[in-house]
Amino acid sequence: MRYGNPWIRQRMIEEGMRFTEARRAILDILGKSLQHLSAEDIYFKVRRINPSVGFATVYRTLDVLTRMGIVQRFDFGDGKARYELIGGMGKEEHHHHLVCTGCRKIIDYTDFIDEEKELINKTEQALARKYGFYITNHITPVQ
Amino acid sequence: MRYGNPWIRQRMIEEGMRFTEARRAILDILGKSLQHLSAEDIYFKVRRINPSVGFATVYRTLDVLTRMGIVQRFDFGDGKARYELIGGMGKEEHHHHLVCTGCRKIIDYTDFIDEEKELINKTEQALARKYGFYITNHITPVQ
DNA sequence: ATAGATGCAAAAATTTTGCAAGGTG
DNA sequence: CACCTTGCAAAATTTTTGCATCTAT
Repeated sequence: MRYGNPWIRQRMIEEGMRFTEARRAILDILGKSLQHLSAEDIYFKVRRINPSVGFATVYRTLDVLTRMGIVQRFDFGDGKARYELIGGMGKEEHHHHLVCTGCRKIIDYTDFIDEEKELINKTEQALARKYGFYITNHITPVQ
Repeated sequence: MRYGNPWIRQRMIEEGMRFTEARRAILDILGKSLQHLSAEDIYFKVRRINPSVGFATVYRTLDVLTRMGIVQRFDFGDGKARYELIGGMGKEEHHHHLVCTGCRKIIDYTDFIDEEKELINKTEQALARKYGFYITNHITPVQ
């Protein structure tokens, strides 16, 4: 069940990028993960697949994927960023994070998600009109 | 209009802490600021008031104030944390941030805030019941 | 007087960058 | 084969820490 996602591969190639082994491995890892992984987490996981991959490649790949809108980067306030495949984790595409300030445990939740989506949509439209922003994403960690 | 806020001072003393010059100066700065300041921003501003204050004190003070629930820490995704006095800036207590991914400009907004507050309250109550979390804060930057 | 706070500089931790070498389309 | 990507190590950034000294209560 590798993430050799042909759609992502195609998009990268169309944009003049290369779908390398390192990138495929990182997408695999993100696709299979049930957690919100830090760059370090991903680095150690990739190394089990391909021990020659370096830290810089992990960061550069995450940056590329984030810019492409395939990966979402989060800051939960502990000094290191976490990454998550958008629409990944076999869950609903839209969810939030509940972060325990004591133990840093993170719970994804989707309670009242429909009501929220409706409100968010209304808000985003209003903001786009009012401030000229095109909304690409939003985050609501509770911390 | 210094922020020698007697209420905060009293709370600190009650909790066995000291309301030092550095802490008062940092509260002043946060209280007067219309922006979301980084530790570095605050450091340079404090230095204009009291040139002997060091970086470590700024970080330690922000940490204390954050733990006390007086200051809110944000990560907007550019690698450095920003700090904001809760209920400060002469604005409504509850607001959100619109962050431009291009230029990093931040706009505070409160559109649909009443509807949102209602939904948030309902959600928080449900989450608290369901997961046993006591909700202390939430953040919704659009990034 | 005394526990808490500070300043300084060093250390830690995370992320970025330069460049020669390698791999992909 | 051209050009994007990688690995490595060094550098840059932000934040934390140790410890002697200072200071608010």
